Amino acid sequence: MLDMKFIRDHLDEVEKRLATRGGELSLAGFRALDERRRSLLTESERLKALKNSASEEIAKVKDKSQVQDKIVQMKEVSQQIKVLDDELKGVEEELSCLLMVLPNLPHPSTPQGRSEADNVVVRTWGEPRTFDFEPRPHWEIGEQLGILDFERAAKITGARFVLYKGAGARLERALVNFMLNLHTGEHDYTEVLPPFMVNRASMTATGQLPKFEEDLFRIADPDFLLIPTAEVPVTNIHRDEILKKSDLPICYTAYTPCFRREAGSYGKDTRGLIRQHQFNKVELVKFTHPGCSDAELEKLTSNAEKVLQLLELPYRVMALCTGDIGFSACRTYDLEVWLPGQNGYREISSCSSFGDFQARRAGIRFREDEKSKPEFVHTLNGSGLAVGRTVVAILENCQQADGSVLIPKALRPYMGGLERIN
RNA sequence: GGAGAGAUGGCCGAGUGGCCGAAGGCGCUCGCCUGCUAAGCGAGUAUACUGGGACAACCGGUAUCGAGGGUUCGAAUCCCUCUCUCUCCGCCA
Repeated sequence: MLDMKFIRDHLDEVEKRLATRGGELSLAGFRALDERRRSLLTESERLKALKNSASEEIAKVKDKSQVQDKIVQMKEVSQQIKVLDDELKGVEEELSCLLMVLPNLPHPSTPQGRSEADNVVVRTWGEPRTFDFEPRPHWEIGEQLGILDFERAAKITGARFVLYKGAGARLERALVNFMLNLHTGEHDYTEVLPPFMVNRASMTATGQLPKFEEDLFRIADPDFLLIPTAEVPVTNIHRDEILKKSDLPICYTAYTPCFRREAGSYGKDTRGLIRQHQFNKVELVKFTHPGCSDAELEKLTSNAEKVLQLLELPYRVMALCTGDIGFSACRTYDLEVWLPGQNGYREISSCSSFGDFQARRAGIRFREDEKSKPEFVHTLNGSGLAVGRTVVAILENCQQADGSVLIPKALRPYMGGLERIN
């Protein structure tokens, strides 16, 4: 959520900066609504002050019959207040609806652009391997090795689900452990294991609601939603809290499954593990001082990169452009891993800074000094990494001519010493 | 699922219609005192919105005692609904 006062004072600038994201967007109506709100508020509060002072006088008088006309008068005032407050409530609801669907302002460092095609390569790491045979896509490798079973998963549940078996299941689990150990052991994150379903307040705080409900799976009876990323429960750990400045930055890492409807992606990535309704992810989340978020984003990104480096998987880092960053983000680096089966780079991690956008929605604050007013922290998060896609990368990059897959050295201790899946 | 109890400021805890943004204690901050430490003394210690002011200090108003509604001139206090927590029983990984 953007700061209402900031919008009020910089209406044109806000409109212009939001326009760089593309799409239709108008702040017409905001100003009128905002002014209406304040005039209603002023009048309502004036009457409340009147009522309060009159009530005080009435309280002092023993014989209420002496103040009977005042009581009658105040009854009338109460009615007026009620009318004003009803309208005010409506106006505030409209205003808040408007505010809640407004995306974050892009960071000045975010490259201008309209789409994915305008993203900027920041750096690349590793050399894509050259094959002396035609590299196969991971689903072929996985099915042939008997470690991925899409057909049975479709029977059990439906399309876009997978059943891991044997070394495949072990590989997934090994990756989770490997990543968590790395981030807790080397990168100083605190491990958390949050709920996998959350309430609406949590989804709203991080920005999934109200705008993107169609992307989420919902539980019918208690009105809970399945998390599309650990970002949601983990960021909400500190919702409505004032954090100690000396505790910042607070860094959490969490393994969770993620659930996504993938509405509107029919026909995209229909085969394989790339786009599933349920996938595992190890997430990195930070709460930082506003002055540190830029540096912390670099650090967080490098923490995610470290996973790929240790697994010896070639990748590149992309700076997403204004047209491609997410709703809540002000800047984002995507990590794209090389996939021989697709002969291209594919997103395996997305590392974003949200500035104070989520913190304002979630009410996460800190105090600069003992006496100063609370300010919003900055929140950041990134995948470290998407586990299913990491399996894809390993299967495709480490495949051998005979159909077997060499397990990256760093992972072997987590695989009970297994060197090769065949 | 059944029966009961409860939700007050950073924490504990008082408060059953007005003088309560809220006693008291703890904690914390600043100052004083004490030749270390401990104790003691004094002052301060919520947030949001809003008006004024230099969108500074500061001054004023309003709201907030789990959430929402109601009764009343007036609600932390009375009524209704909801949420959450706890205890006991049942069930269960």
